[in-house]
Amino acid sequence: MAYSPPQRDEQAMRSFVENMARLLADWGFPRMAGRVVFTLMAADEQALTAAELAERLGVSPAGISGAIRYLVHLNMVAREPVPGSRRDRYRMVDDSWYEVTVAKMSLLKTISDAADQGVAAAGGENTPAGAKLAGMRDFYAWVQDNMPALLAQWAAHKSRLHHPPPA
Amino acid sequence: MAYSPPQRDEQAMRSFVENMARLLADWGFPRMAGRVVFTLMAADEQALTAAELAERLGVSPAGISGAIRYLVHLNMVAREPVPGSRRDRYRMVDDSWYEVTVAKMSLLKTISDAADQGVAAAGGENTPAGAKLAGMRDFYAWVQDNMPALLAQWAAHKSRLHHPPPA
DNA sequence: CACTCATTTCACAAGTTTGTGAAAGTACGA
DNA sequence: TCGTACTTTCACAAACTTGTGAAATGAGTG
Repeated sequence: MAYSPPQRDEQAMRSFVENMARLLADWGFPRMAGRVVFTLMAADEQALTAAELAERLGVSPAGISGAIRYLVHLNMVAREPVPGSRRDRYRMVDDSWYEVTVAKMSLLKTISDAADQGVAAAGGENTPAGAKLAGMRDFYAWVQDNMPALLAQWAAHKSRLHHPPPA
Repeated sequence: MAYSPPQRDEQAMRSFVENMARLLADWGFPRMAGRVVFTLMAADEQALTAAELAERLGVSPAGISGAIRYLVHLNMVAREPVPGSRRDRYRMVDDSWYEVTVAKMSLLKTISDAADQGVAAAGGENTPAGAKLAGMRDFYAWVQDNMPALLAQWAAHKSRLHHPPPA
């Protein structure tokens, strides 16, 4: 049996990109933005031009343009002007997964705040409706408050992997 | 200045329900299901019939039916047959917010697994693309692994409020 | 100064989601 | 067994999303 080195499987990559785009769509991402993100993630190059993205995905440059605008706005993708060329190149922002996740978590705060307005509308926590809504509010407020500590642990965990403590 | 007791504000409640339904829609809930959930949460009664839901929301009974089916399937709402009547009543399942949030978090595992497939398609962690995808996979796997502990803390926190330890 | 080519903008077509009205289904009460 | 009242199912209409082609924009280059 011959040794077979790890090798890039373009076809698997295509369906991977498509799968991920669908998952991200559940998180509220526009479909095309998801595709662009994972084409960048899946590229061995560190940055790609809009034309390269369009070609690899087999979609029109128009779609890429809109997706890029969205992603740059979210600070997930950085635009890198190439000196001496009209092509810009685009690359994933470092730690953007971390950031996006944190941002998504902040939705919990929004929910908690909205629930609090419901408590007020219900006439306070002593009404049956108010009590139910207050329970919901407290849960999400608590999760939101404790999430930063969890993510800080991740940062610690990661740096421990890179800089193991002396035995 | 006269004392004014807390009082239910129906108009504020209506916009609260609509707001929340929109927020839940971002989490992938069908719009109508969100409305039903918050109409139940906002009710001083513990359970409502389909007809009551339709009337309070000013929507057709048909819409309620579909939403209820969805919510019962998700185990967020329980169907309570009323003896001696053909009306069923529907109530929120206790702790369903907690459960729904846990379920949503399991999406992180899905993402992590998908990322791992991307690593394979890229030809392993030693390729540039594979390394990027592996970083993403590890982050979501870690968050997923540590989430249960966080939510367990909530359970502890809540029971502490209800049964304060002796001084 | 005009030419070239990557990118962006715009209007539209195709596909999907969402809520309704009408009709069928179901179980109680007389 | 029939009538009544609630609920569910179904097919469709309206609204929204998404991606495309074609034209406009803008930055280098001869």
